[in-house]
Amino acid sequence: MAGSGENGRKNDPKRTQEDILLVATEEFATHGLAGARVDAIAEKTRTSKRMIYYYFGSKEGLYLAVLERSYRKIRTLEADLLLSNLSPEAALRTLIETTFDHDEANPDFVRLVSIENIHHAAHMLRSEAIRDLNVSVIETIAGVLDRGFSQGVFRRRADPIDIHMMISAFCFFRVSNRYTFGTIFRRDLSEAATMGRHRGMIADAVVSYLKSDD
Amino acid sequence: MAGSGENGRKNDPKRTQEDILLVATEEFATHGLAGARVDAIAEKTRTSKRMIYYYFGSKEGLYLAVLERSYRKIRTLEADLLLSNLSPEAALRTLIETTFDHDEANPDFVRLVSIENIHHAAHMLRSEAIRDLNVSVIETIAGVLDRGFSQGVFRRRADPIDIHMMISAFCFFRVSNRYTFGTIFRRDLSEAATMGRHRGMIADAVVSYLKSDD
DNA sequence: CTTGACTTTCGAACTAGTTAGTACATTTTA
DNA sequence: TAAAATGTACTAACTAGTTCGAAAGTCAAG
Repeated sequence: MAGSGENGRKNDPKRTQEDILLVATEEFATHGLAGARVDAIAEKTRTSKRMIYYYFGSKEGLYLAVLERSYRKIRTLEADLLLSNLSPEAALRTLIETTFDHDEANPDFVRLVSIENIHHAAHMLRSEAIRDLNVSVIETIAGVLDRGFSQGVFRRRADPIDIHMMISAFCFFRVSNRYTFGTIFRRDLSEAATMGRHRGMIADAVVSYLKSDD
Repeated sequence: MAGSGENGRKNDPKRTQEDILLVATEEFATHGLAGARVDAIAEKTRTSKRMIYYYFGSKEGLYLAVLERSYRKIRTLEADLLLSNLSPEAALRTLIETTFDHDEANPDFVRLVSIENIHHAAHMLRSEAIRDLNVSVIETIAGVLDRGFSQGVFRRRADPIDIHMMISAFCFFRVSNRYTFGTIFRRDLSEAATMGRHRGMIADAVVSYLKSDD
């Protein structure tokens, strides 16, 4: 019958695995770990369930691979932002906007993290790859804060991890809680105007917090 | 009707339902909608699975009842805070601290909301009870902002829903992302010292944001 | 180019355990 | 008596993971 034409099969293990991971990412992000169906993932793949178990061993193994891949992707994108030649305030704003844009562009990642939290980060704990991560962000923030403080732009001595949390919280929440928040307040958080306002808002808030002292 | 203190006979529908809801809340919060097991809930109850279906019809029905109950509980606790005789700044700080304490004290609620977001708030949409909620908070915030602005304490004209989101984001994130954040940064967000610092931090951030204008 | 060991892929039926939901009988209450 | 509440045992469907048996691609050495 149909479409796939000849059975011109090529062995491309990398592509097969990537294909599975891509489909699985969406499935897990949409349905959660328990809610996702291996059969459903297999069907949407260009390969079969057999292959999923061939490469990933189990549903949990697949989930963990999905999680690791998502984090690895960030680490790559979280490029060295060349903040050192910017003023402390400009550097901070750039950093914040980058976080904002990242979360906005990667709702699947945000949801995977939410799911992982529901499971008490149990899988993340087992993955060494993920644990030693994000440390670089903290060092970057620490540097910017120090610079700002010694220049007298920032009057408040703040903990870099706290600042990172404040930024993450805002950016993450907008995406993770988009649906309940949108339902209750009848406001579409993914709308361009709202998004732009929020993007500036979190930056203004953090900056004014660091500049103030009371 | 009446007294709960009676020599309760075996039939006590209210208590049975409440018992089921209590157990189910924890189970759903811990395992998610798909991950929760009706049999597991039944076992932890002083009644049986039969009763779950008798009162709630289905697993989803039970989940929805749990969700509604959680929201109703907040509305009750979210008492009129008597903010009108406080200065705008003090009123805002009180409001923020109340939100902070609420989320901190109700991790199950926070997780249910997270779960509901994973499901695109589909159940919440079907529940009229939940939708027309939280409007009062916005009105409260709007009042405080207006007062502060006209008194010249707040120099920035901000949208009350945006401000509510900023507060919610911070308070919610600390609880919802406690595990992944804690794992990555090796920091226990439920520790007393950290908690106290964050409690003041979000208040300072919002206040300084409203006082600034650049 | 050929050979042969090894890896990758296909597929589809099968199973063993689980799980949401039910039938039916029984007890309690009004 | 009727209606509401409860207990026990069941089932029909689902689902993660397997089994068996291939066939086709890859790669290095001869």
